[in-house]
Amino acid sequence: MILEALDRQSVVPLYYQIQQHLLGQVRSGALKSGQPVPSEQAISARLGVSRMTARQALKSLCELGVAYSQRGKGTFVSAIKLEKDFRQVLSFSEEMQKRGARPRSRVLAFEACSASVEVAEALRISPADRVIRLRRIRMANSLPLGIECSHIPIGLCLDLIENFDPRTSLYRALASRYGIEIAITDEVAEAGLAKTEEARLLRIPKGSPIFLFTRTSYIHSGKPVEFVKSIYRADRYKIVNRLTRSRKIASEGRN
Amino acid sequence: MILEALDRQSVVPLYYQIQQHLLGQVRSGALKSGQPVPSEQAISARLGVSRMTARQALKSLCELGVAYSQRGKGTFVSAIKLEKDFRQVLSFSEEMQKRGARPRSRVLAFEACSASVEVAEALRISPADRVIRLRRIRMANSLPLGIECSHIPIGLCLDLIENFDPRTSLYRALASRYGIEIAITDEVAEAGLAKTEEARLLRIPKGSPIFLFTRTSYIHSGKPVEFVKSIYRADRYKIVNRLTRSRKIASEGRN
DNA sequence: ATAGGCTAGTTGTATAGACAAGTAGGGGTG
DNA sequence: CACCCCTACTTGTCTATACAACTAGCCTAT
Repeated sequence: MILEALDRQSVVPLYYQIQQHLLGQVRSGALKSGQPVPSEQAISARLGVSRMTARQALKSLCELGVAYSQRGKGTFVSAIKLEKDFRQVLSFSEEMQKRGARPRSRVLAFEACSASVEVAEALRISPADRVIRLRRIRMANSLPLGIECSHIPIGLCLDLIENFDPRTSLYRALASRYGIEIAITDEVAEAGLAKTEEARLLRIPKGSPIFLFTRTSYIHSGKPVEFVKSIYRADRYKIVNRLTRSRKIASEGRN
Repeated sequence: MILEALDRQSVVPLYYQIQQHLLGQVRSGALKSGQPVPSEQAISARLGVSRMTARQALKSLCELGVAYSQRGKGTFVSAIKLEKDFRQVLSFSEEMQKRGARPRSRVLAFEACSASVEVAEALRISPADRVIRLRRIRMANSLPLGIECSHIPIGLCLDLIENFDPRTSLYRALASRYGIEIAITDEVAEAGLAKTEEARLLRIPKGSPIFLFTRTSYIHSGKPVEFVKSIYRADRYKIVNRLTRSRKIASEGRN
């Protein structure tokens, strides 16, 4: 473990500097799977921080899934590859960029209309209220991947229709123009077959397998801000997910 | 907020008692969405614990997704319904019980065989190594839901074939007999069409939409212990998932 | 040889206090 | 009325310390 990694003048918290430093060692291979991470005491002594600060750094590493702690034994590097990217909400643009593909969209509809019952229920508004509806074909490297249809309560972004270029990133516009930061997305995925119109737009035979997604996105307080229904080609899309089996459910406090 | 909720003699940690108490208030409706949870100071003063202990209780609430904190403002009850059940690894038996259905299985194969390349790679063993293979039809209330095919390195459970009743819960047997506690599952889901044999076993027309799952499960240290390929009827199964958009990725330490 | 105890090292829980940084509201000044 | 400052309250970070609970290894006594 290299010393002198800390900048005590920085606005970056100490525990976070330590976490990033350890993360770098894991990524570079200096710390390999199964090996012990420096103990709380060791970090505390060598970097001149309190044990609680060292502890916070290790805990944040564990929350990333990079390490795991065992009482009485120590903290060890987890053997599992991916650190994150799971369960991260990513916009279509972000997801494609991460995979190295060139994202593009063809706009099918961009309009204000009244909410259907399904949309109103998900967004917790009245069916009389109006929403902005944006229907797009999503493409990666000019190949059609899916069809997405977003709905946003019009009250949240009154001038979106005038000022937003629907071929660009909706999430980015919501964040920068209206301060709407999406925190959580609930998603339901189903499997189905492409209908005639969908097949034509996606350039696949009718009856080809597809994913059907129904997503609702919330800001931090839990207020719903976006409802999306989409269809994706099954031959070009898969769902990757990580599930954890939590230990402490409702039993006693034993680890 | 009710006082005297703490048992200082108990083995249950104080912060956990406080967390459970607040969780109860949220569930009972005494604390509603958007309302502020008692502040760290308030808990500290009223229950006679230190601020750090109160803080730990609130933080654990936030990790459950039940609440969220805003610096300078307070901690508030999140408006989102489900607290957990997302991203929890559940065995088939557990999942069916939770939904109130009666789980049953029909065993198609239960044998020791050598690992295929795909299986060996996922379990990080040699293709020469032997694995236990268990192929079952999964049923809920006597209706076929899917076909699952599990593979477990034989070294982990040498006498499984002799001592395990393959109609019961595999996870339970692994935990109780061999101390194998699954901590993480990585899952890939694809959409496809039922082939002839699959359609016959699931009693659906050939070409019906299905989910294809590929799951690898790991124990705490990251060692893979189970590899499963399965097929589920799309008309009786959907994937529910919650994604979060993390704020602190690699930027500075600002919240 | 085995059982038991002792010790050093680890994480888990808890306390008390300090300062920083952000929010909200009141009150005074212009 | 509008603006600014000040204050009170909140969460975020950090320190220093203490004891409990658990692990692993060593050593001793049986």
